[in-house]
Amino acid sequence: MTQTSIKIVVYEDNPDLRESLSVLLAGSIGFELIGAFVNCEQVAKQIVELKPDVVLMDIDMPVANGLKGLKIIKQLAPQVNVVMFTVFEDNENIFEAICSGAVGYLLKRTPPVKLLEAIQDANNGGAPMTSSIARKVLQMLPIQQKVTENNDYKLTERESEILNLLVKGNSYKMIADKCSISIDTVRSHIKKIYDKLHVHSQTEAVAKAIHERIV
Amino acid sequence: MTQTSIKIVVYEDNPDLRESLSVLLAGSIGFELIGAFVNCEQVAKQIVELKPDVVLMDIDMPVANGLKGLKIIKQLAPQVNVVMFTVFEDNENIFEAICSGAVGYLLKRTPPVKLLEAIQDANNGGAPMTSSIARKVLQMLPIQQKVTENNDYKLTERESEILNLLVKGNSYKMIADKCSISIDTVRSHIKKIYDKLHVHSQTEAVAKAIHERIV
DNA sequence: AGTTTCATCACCCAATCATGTGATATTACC
DNA sequence: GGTAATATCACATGATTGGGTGATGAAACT
Repeated sequence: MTQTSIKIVVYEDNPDLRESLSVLLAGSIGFELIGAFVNCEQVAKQIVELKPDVVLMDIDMPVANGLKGLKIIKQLAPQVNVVMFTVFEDNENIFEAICSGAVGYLLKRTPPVKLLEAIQDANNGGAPMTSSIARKVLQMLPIQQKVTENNDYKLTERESEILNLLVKGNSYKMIADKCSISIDTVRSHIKKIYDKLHVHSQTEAVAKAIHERIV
Repeated sequence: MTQTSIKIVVYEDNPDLRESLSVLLAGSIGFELIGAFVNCEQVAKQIVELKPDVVLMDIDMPVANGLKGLKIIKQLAPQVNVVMFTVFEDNENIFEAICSGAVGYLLKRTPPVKLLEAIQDANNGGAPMTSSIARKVLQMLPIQQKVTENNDYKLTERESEILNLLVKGNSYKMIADKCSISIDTVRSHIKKIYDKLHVHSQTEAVAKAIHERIV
């Protein structure tokens, strides 16, 4: 593979850490640090001008933090691979970062070698993250819960079917048609569904169904 | 940490690889191979009897493959950490494995040291996977689209507020109370919300609201 | 000063929904 | 053979919702 260096921009408010990263990247073949900034205030301009391949982004920074910066980058230049780089491993930030399009999530205690590896991974279309963060990401997958914490409302097959149709926005009449049963039967089923879910309206049933992945 | 060895069961049809794994695990402190089988035919019985901490599971096996085995394990003993172990990196299998509750996904070309590390991670509540697989997992996250395919229905503040209350199962009357406005005003807002979301019922609005964002 | 947007309220009418009560047929299980 | 669970249908009644039409005041912008 004849490839030019990976162009990297760093956002990090701690001067020492910023310096360490500069030294590390400068001393490593295949990596080129093309910018290092204390916060994301100028992120739009910087990204457009510098056109990095990978951005290493601290989260906790004064004035303009990393999540804000991430979002701006993803709007302006979605092809840039942004790797979050932080001391904290809290669900909220991970979730928001992932949702906003970060490809990786590393902790600051990551050893230098792994850090370089991660940058390479990110540049090659991977999503570097620690296994503990990966686990948190898996838990965000709605399908996961569908299988594990399965619905214990003990809906019958028919009831599940009808609840599904409800969630998709069908009226009683439409459901009756699609199931080839009378509207009164639909009513009867829905009454039982409400009983089992402990709700008293379509809206509640639908919200509950979606949130608890019954559907 | 004074911890006993991690108890491992391996499912792998290739005798050579199975042997290599046995040797590797036997020679590593903190790991104990308590079973190795050619396929998942007897998985239920084996898991119940052996009570492993971690299962290393090949996918492609004759007779009873790893995905089937995974599902059985997750039903019988959901606390067991199953790491898939395969040559292929195709989306379909990854997706199914993750959805079925696998915590890790490793390729057979993983070096032994990393393999041991991954088993430890899995045992400690992590989700070991290569960064390329992590990327594929991220792409499964529906929330991803939340930002990319930005859904700006341009609801006003009041409309968002009311939609939120709707999603939580409030009736028009309850919303009127909570917002201290007349029920007719609530109707008026909701009519506008339906217009903007292109829906014609609470149910549809709620489903759309939950699936696409806002709430 | 004129226009647009927003939040508010009112009235009407038809459609839909929530709830109750009760009936019948099928299947499965003891 | 009896019981329980399920799926089916019917009738009734009152509440809620969806859609239409229109009005008023306040704020924002031109």
